[in-house]
Amino acid sequence: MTAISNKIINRLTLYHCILKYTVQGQDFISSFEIADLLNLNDSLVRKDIALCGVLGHKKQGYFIEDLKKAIEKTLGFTERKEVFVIGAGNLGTALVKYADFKDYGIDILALFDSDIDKIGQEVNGKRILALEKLEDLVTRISVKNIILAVPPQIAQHVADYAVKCGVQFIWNFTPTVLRLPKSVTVYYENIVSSFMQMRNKKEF
Amino acid sequence: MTAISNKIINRLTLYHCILKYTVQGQDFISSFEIADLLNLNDSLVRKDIALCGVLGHKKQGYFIEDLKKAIEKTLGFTERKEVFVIGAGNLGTALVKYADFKDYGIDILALFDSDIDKIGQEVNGKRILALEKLEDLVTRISVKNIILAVPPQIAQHVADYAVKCGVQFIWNFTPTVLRLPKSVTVYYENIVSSFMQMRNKKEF
DNA sequence: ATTATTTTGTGAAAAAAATCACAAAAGAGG
DNA sequence: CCTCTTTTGTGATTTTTTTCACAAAATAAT
Repeated sequence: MTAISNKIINRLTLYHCILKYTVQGQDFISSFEIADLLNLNDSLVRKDIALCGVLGHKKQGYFIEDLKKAIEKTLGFTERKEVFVIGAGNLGTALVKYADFKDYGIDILALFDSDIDKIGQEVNGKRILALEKLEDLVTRISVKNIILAVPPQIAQHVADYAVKCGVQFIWNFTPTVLRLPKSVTVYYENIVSSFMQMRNKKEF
Repeated sequence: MTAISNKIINRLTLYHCILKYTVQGQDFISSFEIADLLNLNDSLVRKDIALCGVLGHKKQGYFIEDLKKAIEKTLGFTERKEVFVIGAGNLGTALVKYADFKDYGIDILALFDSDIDKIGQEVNGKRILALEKLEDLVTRISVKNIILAVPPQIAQHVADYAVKCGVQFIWNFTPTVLRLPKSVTVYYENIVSSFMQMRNKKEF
């Protein structure tokens, strides 16, 4: 069985969005319909779906409920993953308020910030804690994943501190590349890059 | 000359982040250093850079200032692109407040919302306008690009309306796939998908 | 009941992307 | 000035991803 690459994960997530919102009211969906909505090749869609272990029905397509569940299982939507958000600015609070995260198993436990005025406040029911408390919490409740949403100028500094506290995974929403030990995994959420991709096509 | 694919754009944007923040204080950078920071193959980095028309210096690497400018030129950072944001909720306002956008040529002119309480307010100096005004503004100032940041349940409906108003490009931040005429280009900003990618590797 | 059509599932082929490998250039050190 | 080392730039190769093509199955229509 072929391993699931990032490209496939990305497409499966989009298929899931189609099943969840776009095709409400119908029971079956064909690979052609998915391919058409996303401008993909239909046999690529079938191969992606095959990876989820779902069999289609000739002349009808795939049963939507089954396919949806299979994608959720394949991608692990139901496994809960706990994270802290570092930085309670606009982006940090927007992420905490982003309702859909919990549908996908992303469980934000708390925010951290070093701004005295923000500490103690709540965002969407989650407490904003002092950054100095990070080490204690990482150790105590064993959450080693953070979303980094601080200003780019201090991103490296804060990341260094987080790693010192025991953080292992950083989902980096700042437009920076971090210099960290190889044992730490960083995922770059590059909003600007997708804008660049967008602009490069057609005459945006 | 090879065309610049999305993957290359993505990497070039990350190289730019390195040049902007990570390697402050040094004049030159080698392909090995960039590759090491991003866990890439060094000759891949050199090929990407070659696409920007920059020549390195044997035994020294690339002159950072030149490389930075060349990436900016290649990706078009300096071309200003005007967009409207539809949806003045958490995500919409966070995007409007996202200071770095303007460094990359993303110029948000206004927000639109249908919530009577929000209309007339300002976010980061940008007015929140009534959604009904979209058609008038699209026509009058000829901005055909929108960032869609509404709740997923109404995304299709709002997108249909935007297209009716003359919108041609949609940067879709909602976790939905839109059913729209082929003449309209939709870019999916799939935050959840990158989380899925992240989770799938290692034991996140 | 037969035929036409649709749609899956998947090997084979093509295209795209990444890695390998190495000559050539140029600075560093003696 | 000569040698050693580093680093570029790029063809050749490999790997990965996508597309093509089509048999097989199943429904719908007549």
